[in-house]
Amino acid sequence: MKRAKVTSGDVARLADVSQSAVSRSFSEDASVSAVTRAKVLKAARKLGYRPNVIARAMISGRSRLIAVLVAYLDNQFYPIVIEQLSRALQERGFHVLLFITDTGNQDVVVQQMMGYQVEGIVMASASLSSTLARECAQTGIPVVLFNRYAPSSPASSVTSDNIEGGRLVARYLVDGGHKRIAYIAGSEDSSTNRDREAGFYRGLAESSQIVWARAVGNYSFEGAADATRQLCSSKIKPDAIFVANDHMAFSVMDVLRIEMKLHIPNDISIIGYDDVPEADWGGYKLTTVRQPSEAMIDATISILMEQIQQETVSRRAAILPAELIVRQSARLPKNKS
Amino acid sequence: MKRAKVTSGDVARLADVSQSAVSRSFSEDASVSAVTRAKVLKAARKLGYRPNVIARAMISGRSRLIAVLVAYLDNQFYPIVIEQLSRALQERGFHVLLFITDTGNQDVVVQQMMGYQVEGIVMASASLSSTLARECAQTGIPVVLFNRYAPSSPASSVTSDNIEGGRLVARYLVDGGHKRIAYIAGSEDSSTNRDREAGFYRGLAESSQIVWARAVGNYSFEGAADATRQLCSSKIKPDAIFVANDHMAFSVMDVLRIEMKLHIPNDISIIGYDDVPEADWGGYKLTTVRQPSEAMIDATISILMEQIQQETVSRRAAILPAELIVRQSARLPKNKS
DNA sequence: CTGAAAGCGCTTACAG
DNA sequence: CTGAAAGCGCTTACAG
Repeated sequence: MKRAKVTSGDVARLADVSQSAVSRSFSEDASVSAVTRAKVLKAARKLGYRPNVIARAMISGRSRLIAVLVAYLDNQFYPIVIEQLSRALQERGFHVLLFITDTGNQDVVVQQMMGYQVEGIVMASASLSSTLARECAQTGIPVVLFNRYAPSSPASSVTSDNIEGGRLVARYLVDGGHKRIAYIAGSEDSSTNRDREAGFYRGLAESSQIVWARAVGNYSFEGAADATRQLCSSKIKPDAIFVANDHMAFSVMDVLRIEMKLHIPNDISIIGYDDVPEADWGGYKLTTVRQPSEAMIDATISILMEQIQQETVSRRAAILPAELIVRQSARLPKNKS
Repeated sequence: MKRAKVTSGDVARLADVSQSAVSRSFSEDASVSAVTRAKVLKAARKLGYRPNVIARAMISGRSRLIAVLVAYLDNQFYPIVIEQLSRALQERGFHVLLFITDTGNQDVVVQQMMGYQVEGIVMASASLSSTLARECAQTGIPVVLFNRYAPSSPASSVTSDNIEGGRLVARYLVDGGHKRIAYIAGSEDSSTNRDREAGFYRGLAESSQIVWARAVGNYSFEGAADATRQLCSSKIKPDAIFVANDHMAFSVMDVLRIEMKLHIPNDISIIGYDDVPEADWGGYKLTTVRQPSEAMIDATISILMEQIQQETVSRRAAILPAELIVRQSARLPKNKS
């Protein structure tokens, strides 16, 4: 079948009113009489008319589009964020324009976003280059870096308290009597990794311990497996590993249990970060630090909405409290046993 | 900072050419001299100009937007589909407008999509009402139902061969010597469930067996747990369960192992459907039927692209082959042991 | 190759 | 409350 668009002009003709009247009838707070509106709505229904949002966007300069950029969705944390974010945005009359991209060509992607006249940008992966961030700011488009930040950038950010989260883990592990505590890092250039690691080391230092070993998993499943093999290659192995996120922690647990025939937590304790749904699954029961995704979404929405309304952009940084969720992958603190 | 839009007029002034020339310089196959284009591009860069896609969409009638609708993202199958679909679409110059909605208000959502002048719709959840599907067809917007279908609808569909998949499972379980084979259904009104179940029963019948017990999990984690408890409430339990998707199968395995202290696959075999990444995780090693997500995406893209290009919509139904992936949650067929 | 002009489908002052 | 008209930022015949 061929395309057959019906416009406000068609409706106006059928309802015998002006095109302006049709437009007004579809706007909440426009001055139209009930009679006119009824006539218009009836005609519109008959013709299957629906205002063209694209045209509205052009004239009003409000696309009601929010761009969301993610690098990959295999870490369940992100799908959940996208779902919650979309719902929240939809409730407010906005819609999500989704971009998937590995770090690298994000400059191109941000250009595309701006081409679509998006009213806001959420970067849930890969920090924005500062040049780009500045350009967005100049154009008046609020940008929020989700689960990451860049101090020198004009972009806002929303994170959990990764430093405190890392510290919590260190204390819990020390309290559990662990002596050879290792760390498996995520991507070393990510702010989440930097902060979790820094907080972790600080927590260890507070009990006069230092990290016993360290390997890099780059936030990938395979990277984490390799890191685990590396940490456990010699006779004497760590008795606890803090893994920079849950996604890697599952891989670590698999290698430990299947390849090394180790028992968790008796032989070795594992703690992750994020608290994705799988962390609560029976196959893992992972002790982890919960990122308050709902609070993070709320903060994101409020930064976006505020700056869109005010038509000004400024840098804001929201840091939400993280919480240790105790399950069964790490030995309990001594005083509890 | 305040918004400061730069338009093709601004660029034209700086480059000392007409506004048309600017427009042409940004179009692949327009007739502009190299000199003019160079002047324009230089001026554009200087001003930070980027063509307004919204305006282009309006004039050309091509928004380059594809709406994707999903109900929820907790079943990993969907995030992966969204990721692959987005990448494929981006490569072709299209972008994804994401809608999350539970069944119910999808009519409103589809209206919104059409308001955005999307060029195609992918429904990866909840079948479209036939009224709505017809309306889309009339407007010339191709709709593809992803991982579901509706025979009476003008919408296209892309699925795996769920009937054959179900049959495969039945044969494997029968060959494994199971005698009390149960089924945990997904949503009973979904085409995937209907087909998997029908194929499963057919497969059993081919070996003169019938399903020993059946419960409904509604494709949810909790629903599956309840269904499992129900199936295993009496002394004599099933010796195999085919679970309508992986997401539920993980929950089933958890209940079986933790609550019932059963050993998988020695005491009971479990087979799922989808082959999401978690199925290969050490904590589950789930034997399952793989849905060929890439082939399904390819089919979706080609249906969409073809119909967008031809500006006609017709109903197409792609059914891709499913494959049994043998891991460790089900006893191997007898002849192998 | 180039520019002037029409027009995509709306919203929104501006008069009445 | 209502209609005529301007204009959002582009693309695209139409002449030259």
